[in-house]
Amino acid sequence: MRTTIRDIARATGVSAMSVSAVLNGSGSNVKVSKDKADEIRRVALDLRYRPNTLARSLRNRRSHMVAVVFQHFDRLADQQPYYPQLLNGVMAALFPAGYTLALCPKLMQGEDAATVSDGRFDGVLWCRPDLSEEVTDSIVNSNIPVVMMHAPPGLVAGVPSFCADNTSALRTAVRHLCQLGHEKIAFVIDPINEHTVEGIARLKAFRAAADAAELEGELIIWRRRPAELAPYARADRPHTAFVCFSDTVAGEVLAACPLAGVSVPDDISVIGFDSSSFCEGTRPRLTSLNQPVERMALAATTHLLDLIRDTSEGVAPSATVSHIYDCVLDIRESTAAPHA
Amino acid sequence: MRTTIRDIARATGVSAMSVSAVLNGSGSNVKVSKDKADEIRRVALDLRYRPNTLARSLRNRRSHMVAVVFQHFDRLADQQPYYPQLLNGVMAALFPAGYTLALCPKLMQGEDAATVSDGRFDGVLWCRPDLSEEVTDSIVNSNIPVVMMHAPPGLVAGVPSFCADNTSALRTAVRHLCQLGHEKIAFVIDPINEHTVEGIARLKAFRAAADAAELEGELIIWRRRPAELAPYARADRPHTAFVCFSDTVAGEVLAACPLAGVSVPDDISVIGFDSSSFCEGTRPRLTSLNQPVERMALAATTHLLDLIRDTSEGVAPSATVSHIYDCVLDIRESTAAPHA
DNA sequence: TTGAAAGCGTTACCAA
DNA sequence: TTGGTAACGCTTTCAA
Repeated sequence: MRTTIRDIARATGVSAMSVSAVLNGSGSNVKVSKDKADEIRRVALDLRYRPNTLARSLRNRRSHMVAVVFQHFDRLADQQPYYPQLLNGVMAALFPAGYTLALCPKLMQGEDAATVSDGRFDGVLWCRPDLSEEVTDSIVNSNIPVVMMHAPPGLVAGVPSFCADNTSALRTAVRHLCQLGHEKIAFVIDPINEHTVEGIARLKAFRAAADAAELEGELIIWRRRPAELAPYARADRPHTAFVCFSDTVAGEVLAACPLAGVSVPDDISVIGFDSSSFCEGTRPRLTSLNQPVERMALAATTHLLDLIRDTSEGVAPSATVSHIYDCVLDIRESTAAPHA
Repeated sequence: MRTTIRDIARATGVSAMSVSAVLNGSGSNVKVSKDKADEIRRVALDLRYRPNTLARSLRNRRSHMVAVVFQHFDRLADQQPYYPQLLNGVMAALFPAGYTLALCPKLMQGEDAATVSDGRFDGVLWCRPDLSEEVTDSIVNSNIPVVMMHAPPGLVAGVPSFCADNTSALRTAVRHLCQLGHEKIAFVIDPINEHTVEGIARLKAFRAAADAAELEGELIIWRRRPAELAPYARADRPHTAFVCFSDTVAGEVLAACPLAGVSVPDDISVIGFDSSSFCEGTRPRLTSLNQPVERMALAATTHLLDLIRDTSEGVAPSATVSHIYDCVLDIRESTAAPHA
């Protein structure tokens, strides 16, 4: 059987609360004499007493746990620096504060977003871009602070979001291609991200940027079939440049090109999104929009901890403020002037 | 205020336990009439009732949480597939079983390994190779199942370990170099891993393998100073091949070589450990010992869940069994016959 | 079929 | 300086 605070109380002939005050007591106004205190500590050590964090959390209404929720939990693909970067930022904020990071399957896979308020978490960092009506509902009605990443600011009322400035990012990318002399460009996205808020936002931003540059912006849904790239090997190719939703998509396209007889950047130019270290390892090295994922995650998590502290101290919640991050274009070798 | 089971009881005019039986009841032998049950469910929905998982865990002595502990939590370097692979394996076992994964700073950074038995976790997967006396003590005396990765089997009594067969792995590496004609070889390790059980085990295995091949096996502590590599550019270089503790160390060496005027594999051959996808991205591509990290993590975590189930069902713990994984050598471009 | 009561292990409040 | 009592929200046992 586990040793409890009462076992120690019995063994030392004092009350449970004296034990609590000595062993775990923080701001308790209870004073225990030095002698008794030492005796209590000695017995606790003897009996290998360990405070039960669960009981304490229940009592204090503070679990010191934060859940992080992202999509595709089932595959932190080792070629995708996104997740390690995200987790690095999160841990850098959480750990010094003594907070434990939780990855909960009910939140990651299911649709059961109401789990956010099941009492286990002091706060939640929501990084899933596939926001359904039901999910936003659960988040708005949760009884704990929630901070989002990647969601367009204001999408969920009262919930701060930390996200990239997609509009300016895609304008930068399109402008770069325009300056190189491209006229036929396309936005490439996978079937899953196509329906996420982030996917929709970037496509919209791409179209706006293409319009502004007076180019026709097409949409390509990338289904991982190299054959789809075959037309780009010919001289009358439908587009001469791809702006991809992510480095991952860009990487897949890059890998498929040789199979379809397409050469980058001679036949087509390719731009990724994230500018992760992955871009240095591809051949050719991938030009990409630099989204500072780690910095964003660190800031978002820090903000979440602030909100948690505020609510526990009864501080009135200040106005919801979102943070939008600029993305510069890291130009590498996958973009060049189009062939005549 | 949160809605509790009692609020619903009051609103529907039944007792708390009927509500519990209807909403969360699993194997309860309590029967509630259809009418009341429907009424209870309706009110629960109305009041946005969410069962408090913390309270339930405390009562049931089951938290459905497993902690994973590894070193260097503070840097899941994005060029190191080890952590993503590990986490993939862990999640693949945990999530279908409805288990939440926890990363706890007290376990990851500190020396406070007694935290394993603080009641929050049903089990712990211990992947930190820096095992002190105190840590093994806390693990042996914990009141929950613990499974280790990377620890030599039998090191901690009663705790199963899932680890690579370092002896045979390093024999394979040394044999490969021997066949290429190398005579002067060294084991390269960083100052941190030098003192971990895994570091010690691999060095020992390297020495044994070198002895068996009648080569002199040296030790090099890699402090990330390219200057240290300068001697290897000359004809009278002290060694002609490095076997590295990890892909990470090998990658750093590979990156430093050009700075010291050393060419791989012309001047020296380099072998890594893990054979992660990282090896495909280096120039030259890195020859490496393939440790199936993800498979190991999946198996270890599955075993941990089995142990948890056993203890909850009062099944007598069967004999502790460890699993040792073979590592094949993936030969790429960083090894070749030594220059005359 | 239903309810009352007793915990799980902790801490806060009030009285001594 | 101390101890008793009552929660936190849930589930299980026993009795009606």
